[in-house]
Amino acid sequence: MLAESPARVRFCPSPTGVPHVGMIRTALFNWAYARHTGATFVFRIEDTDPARDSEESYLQLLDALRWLGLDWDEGVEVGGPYGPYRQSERLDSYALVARRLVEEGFAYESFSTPEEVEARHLAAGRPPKLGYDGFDRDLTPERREAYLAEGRRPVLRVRMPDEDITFTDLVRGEITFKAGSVPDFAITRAGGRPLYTLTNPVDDALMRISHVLRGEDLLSSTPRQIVLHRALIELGLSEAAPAFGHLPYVMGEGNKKLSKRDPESDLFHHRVRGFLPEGLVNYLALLGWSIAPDRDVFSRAELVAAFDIADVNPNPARFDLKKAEAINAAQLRLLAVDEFARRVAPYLHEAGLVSAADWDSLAASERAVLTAAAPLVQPRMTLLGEAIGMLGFFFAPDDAVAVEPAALAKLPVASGGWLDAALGALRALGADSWRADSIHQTLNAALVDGLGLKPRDAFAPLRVAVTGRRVSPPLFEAMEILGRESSLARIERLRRAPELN
RNA sequence: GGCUCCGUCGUCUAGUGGCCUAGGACGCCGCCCUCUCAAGGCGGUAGCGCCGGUUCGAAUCCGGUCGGAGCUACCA
Repeated sequence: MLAESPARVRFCPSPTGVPHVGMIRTALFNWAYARHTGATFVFRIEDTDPARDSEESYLQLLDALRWLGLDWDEGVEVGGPYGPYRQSERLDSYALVARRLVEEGFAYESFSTPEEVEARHLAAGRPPKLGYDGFDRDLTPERREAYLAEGRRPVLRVRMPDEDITFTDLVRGEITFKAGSVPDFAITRAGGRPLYTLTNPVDDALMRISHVLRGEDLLSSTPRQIVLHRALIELGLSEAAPAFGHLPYVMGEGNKKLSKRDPESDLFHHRVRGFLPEGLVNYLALLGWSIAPDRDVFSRAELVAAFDIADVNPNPARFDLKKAEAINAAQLRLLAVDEFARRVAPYLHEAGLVSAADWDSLAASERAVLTAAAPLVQPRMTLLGEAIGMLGFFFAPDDAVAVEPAALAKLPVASGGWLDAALGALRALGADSWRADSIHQTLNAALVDGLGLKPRDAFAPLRVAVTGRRVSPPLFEAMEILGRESSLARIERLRRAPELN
């Protein structure tokens, strides 16, 4: 009986383009699996295509995982016993493995061009798109010399056995690929540069990866990798092939995979709008998995405690922004109010409303306003970015509060008189009585009781005056936070507006 | 075309033969609360793709069918 070796999983993206939510969901499930089972989480970078890989993209990957709190035990930046963890730094290993594979007959040189393969299919009366036909499997030394003399440079191909290949997928159960349905596949380019088909399984073997959890798009490459793993075991380079589990697609609009062109696929797009890492992690976890029959808001810790790869649902899941936002809103409300205030600061700073993004660098007065206003807006926000519109009026000078034209236009003609009445009553209220409850009472007495107005009518012009908007945090509390002088100045300002005269 | 995967409300899902006249959530609609908007409370809307079979009994098992998706590169 083999000794039980520790489980190891990995996340191994190629650094091409901005982090995609589907890719991040894969990272999340690997991480959750590792944290739940105690497995080691390895972060490897598959940068074997210089034409597409970029350092910027690599940095974004690090940023994305760190932002979401998906920490890794081994890999880029942190190192580990199986490094280096960037494939561009492991080229020697692949060359060595490729040579051994050829020496032992698991792989062979192939000189055929795609055009020649297709021509042979046609000549034999087969459909042209069958893939490589195995023509070079048993080349004579003379033929090989002749090709080389022509200047042709071979790719290396793995010899696929003529037998069914079966494995038990961790999320889908037993899957069998029929014998003959997978052609001999290339593992290097002409000239020897290794391809993903070689580097991915070789590194999984060399890094002792025990469980490969990846997207469904790689399901059909599994039989090739299993064959390669068997060869690596024969070569003494690997102890066992990993178990595979294929996670469902993340779909976009219509019935297609969420594409890179779709703005919703861009992880950072969501961050800019004000998604919480907690919200995104929570929502992404729901794409193909559920924590309980009657729950869908949960913490990272609860995810880790409950996650089981066997519970993952194999159907493709659609990325639903509305639902994602609802989950984010719920997570937003779960934040302690002071934490919420801290999270909001960078967004206000980005919009030029406050002096710093970092809470401790904020002016004391800014912190005071935010502290007071946070509980007012926390339950009425979905995304942190909404704080800009929700709180902006607190930080604008009294004579520069942006008034929504639509809000102004909606006010009844009689609003001017109501403002006069409000002003009269409010001026009588001393600064030491300037509290939300007394402001409310005073205004009620003057407008609702005094003028017989309906509350919603009475307070609309005041809301526009003070906040500039039709929708705002609660009016009286806002006036208290803003203070007597600012509140009165803003009401007087709106009173002078041409629209009300 | 070939190979492979998938098929429960519009969407994400629960459901592993009786607890299902199918549960939750998002969305949508209505009501309540209310200074606006939210939040919150209450209620409503809507689904097992289809056809056979197994069984006393099927969303659950089997076969077929239809539909959708992915792969079929010297990209990853």
